[in-house]
Amino acid sequence: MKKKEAILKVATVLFATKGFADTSTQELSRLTGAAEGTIFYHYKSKERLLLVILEKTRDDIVDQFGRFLESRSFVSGIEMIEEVVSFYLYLAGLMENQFQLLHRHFLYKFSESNPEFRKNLEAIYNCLVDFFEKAILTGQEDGSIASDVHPRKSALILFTMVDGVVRFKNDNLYDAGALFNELLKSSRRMLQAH
Amino acid sequence: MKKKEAILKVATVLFATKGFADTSTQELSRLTGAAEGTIFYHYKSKERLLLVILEKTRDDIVDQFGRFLESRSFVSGIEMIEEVVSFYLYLAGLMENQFQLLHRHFLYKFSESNPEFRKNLEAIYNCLVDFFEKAILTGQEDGSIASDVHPRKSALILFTMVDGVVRFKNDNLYDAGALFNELLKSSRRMLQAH
DNA sequence: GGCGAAACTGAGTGTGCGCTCAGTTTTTCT
DNA sequence: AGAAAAACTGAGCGCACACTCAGTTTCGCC
Repeated sequence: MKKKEAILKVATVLFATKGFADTSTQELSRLTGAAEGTIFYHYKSKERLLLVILEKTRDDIVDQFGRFLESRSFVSGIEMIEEVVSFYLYLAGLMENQFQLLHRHFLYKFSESNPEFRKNLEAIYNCLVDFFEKAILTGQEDGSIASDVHPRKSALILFTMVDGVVRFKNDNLYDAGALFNELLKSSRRMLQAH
Repeated sequence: MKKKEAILKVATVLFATKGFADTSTQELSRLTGAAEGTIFYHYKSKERLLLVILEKTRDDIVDQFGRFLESRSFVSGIEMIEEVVSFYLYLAGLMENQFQLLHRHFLYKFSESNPEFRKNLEAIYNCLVDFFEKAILTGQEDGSIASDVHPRKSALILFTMVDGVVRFKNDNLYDAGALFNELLKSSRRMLQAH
């Protein structure tokens, strides 16, 4: 079971950083010490290998966010927003390669023809956006978030804002740390009741 | 001069939608009616073709935003924010393929080894973020935007928020039109002075 | 019309790719 | 220990790729 895991691990990094088409099974073989045949013995094709990586990514993210929500209790909706945003950034650092992978266009190309890809991507995005929405709804109940905010749409916008900062970091365009405080302030201002 | 243009046009669409590695010069030849040799006669290599496309994209974006700013006058900074956001979404629709291209990771891969790519990408992002920043600074002068907002950092966050909505549309994840009003409301709330 | 330059052609070349398969080693279980 | 199953190997296959080049057509100008 050693080679199988090694292939998964190395492929995650390479697919995320170099891309799918630009990563050859030959390179994968060289870096893992497994023969090329071994890759195709465990995962039937390069595309199926990518699918298994995506499935694992979904499991990891759903699991991590689930445990985060269980372990915490929040004093108000607006505080919960801050904590969810912070946790998102923390997780994007912890699982850097997997978050990078989610930003790669080839996943969306495959999901056009392969419903397995789409299913997993939808599960991930629904999970993430749901947490933002849950926080907004909580805040609207306790009065800390403005009632004229559309919960789902604002959750999507908030999500894309936070995810954009992760992108800045991963693409080496801007230091995410330097934007952290301003991001929390912006989230708060965007949603807060007066 | 007919084939040269056709190659550029078709390559822009294919690189943006299918990706760089997944677009072959053979396919490019078939769709343009030009022989494969013609592609390499006009553009020395596939990579140089991509660079020329990026340069044209930079020119187009800088030109369009420049003319937008000249033709308009704004009653306040916060109004300017709304108009710049709206124009960004409008332009992303008008130049859909070029904006899609800017979201592709291979551009950032090339810019790691080829400074020409980086130069052009920086020019584009600086141009775009500068407009947001300019609007924020204007608003802070006329009092319509809160003074405790960091102009550059907030411009970056605003940019990534708007660009994220464009991504939703281009990746068919969510209808950008449905988010338009909420996006304007969010931008306003995020920056507005009280 | 003639001539040099620019545009264009497409068969050909070497290379690297994903993947197969017949065979070998390692593990598991009685 | 021995047999069956699982894991692993790597040479080899067919194919598609980016790119070349010697030759042909079209264009611009006097």
